[in-house]
Amino acid sequence: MPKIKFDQIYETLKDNIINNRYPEHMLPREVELAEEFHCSRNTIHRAIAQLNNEGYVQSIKGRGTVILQSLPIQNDRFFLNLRSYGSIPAITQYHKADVTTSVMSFQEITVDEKLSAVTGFDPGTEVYYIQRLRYLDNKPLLRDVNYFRKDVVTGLNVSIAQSSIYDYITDTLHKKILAARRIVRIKKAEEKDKDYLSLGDYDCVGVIYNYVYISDGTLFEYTESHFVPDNFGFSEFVQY
Amino acid sequence: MPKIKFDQIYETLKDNIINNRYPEHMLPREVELAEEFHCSRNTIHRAIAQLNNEGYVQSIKGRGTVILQSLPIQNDRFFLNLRSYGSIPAITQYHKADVTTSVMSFQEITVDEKLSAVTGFDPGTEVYYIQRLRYLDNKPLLRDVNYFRKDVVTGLNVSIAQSSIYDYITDTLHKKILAARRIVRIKKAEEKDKDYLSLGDYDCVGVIYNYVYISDGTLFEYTESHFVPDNFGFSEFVQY
DNA sequence: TGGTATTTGTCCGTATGTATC
DNA sequence: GGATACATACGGACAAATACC
Repeated sequence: MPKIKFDQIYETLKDNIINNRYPEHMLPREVELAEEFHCSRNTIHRAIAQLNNEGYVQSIKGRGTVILQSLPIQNDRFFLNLRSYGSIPAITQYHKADVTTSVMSFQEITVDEKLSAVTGFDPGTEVYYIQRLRYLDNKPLLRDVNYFRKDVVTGLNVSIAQSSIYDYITDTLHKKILAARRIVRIKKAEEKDKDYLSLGDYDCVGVIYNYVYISDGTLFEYTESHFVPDNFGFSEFVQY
Repeated sequence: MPKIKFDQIYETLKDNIINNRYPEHMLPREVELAEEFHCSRNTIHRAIAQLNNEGYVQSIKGRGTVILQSLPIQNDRFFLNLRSYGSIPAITQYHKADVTTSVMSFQEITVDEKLSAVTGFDPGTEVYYIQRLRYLDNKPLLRDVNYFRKDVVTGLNVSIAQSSIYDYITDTLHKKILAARRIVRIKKAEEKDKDYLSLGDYDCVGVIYNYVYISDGTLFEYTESHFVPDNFGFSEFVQY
């Protein structure tokens, strides 16, 4: 697995930062690093840009690159970065836990004006409308409401919905997912949330709205994932 | 205000995309754009990388750069991108609304072990501990709990806390804010949330945890901003 | 206050690698 | 396999912000 050069350098620098190998809380100059890693300054610059994006350092013109103090870690829940969390299975894999799925409803419907305004699909589009419950170690974690374009995710059925729709799309249909936009909001729990999620004494749920693009740039999935407030947090890094 | 080249190109391309001037839903090739804008392919590549980051397009090796279908807009609340929202005043300015602040409590305390685990300040650090209520057009919007290092934000007082602490830091103390990390969670409303925010029949609040860095890379502020669920949403873009 | 060295930011031109069709 | 188009990398140049004398 020959990694890309700037990515190797990025990893090395990150490791050095985490293990406190720069006691001055500054990275060496870019020209110095370029010599050390036997590459151009340009490449070093890209690696450091990555460290900037992820909040490890902050570069300042004329001064150098400052290493940022690390934060207290909060491990009592899933801390997602919306930009990089990938899929639910990926999360659970990371946390060494098992996820199971039960399909509560599976229908084929046509998008009307009202649904169009919510999902972004044009009115008249044929979609699969699926409701599922995702369990983590046998405890309810998410209530998913999915809408998939029928002309993209052709041949979807309950059995596939029970295992992994994404595996079906990529491995069987050989289609590629391009990108997604996610929005998080807090909402009053619906009846179904109360019925199926273990809300305890919460009367709210978190909702992740997921808009997903297939390789030609068309929207093919709209999903709402309702979750118990306790289970998730969302983190981001900002530069001034 | 002479903008930098790749940023100008980025803006132009974004405008073209939004106004649907590429009917094939593809950007022109990078070499073509380089000719059109009289610059190197390198610069075009950077501008397009920016469009990728913000979710307007997705570049695919060997194929080109796909324009992504736009999403339905949701305008009933503040839709924040955690990475770019800046400060509360900045939000309100954008929404053409007035923000006022009332200081509920102003103390000087020393960080103990327990508070250290929450804030990231070392035990023994002297901090200002401030509770404030932020109103938008005279309706309660946020309940802020701030901790500022005394040795960084020297000479803070109630009067400053009532106007703008950030103006004080930058304009009076001439210090620069480097970066911040933000985490969003949902929590059960505390008594003070119920007392001061207009929660209606919600029993939950959203909380933004804010860790802020000053120019030498040290953490100098920890803030919790409690908000009414209705008021906010958080959006992010993801690439595969 | 002003000038100079330092350091990152931006950009160019070119070359090579690699995925797609 | 060949053509196309984006991805990565190099080395050099100048701009702009900062620090220091």
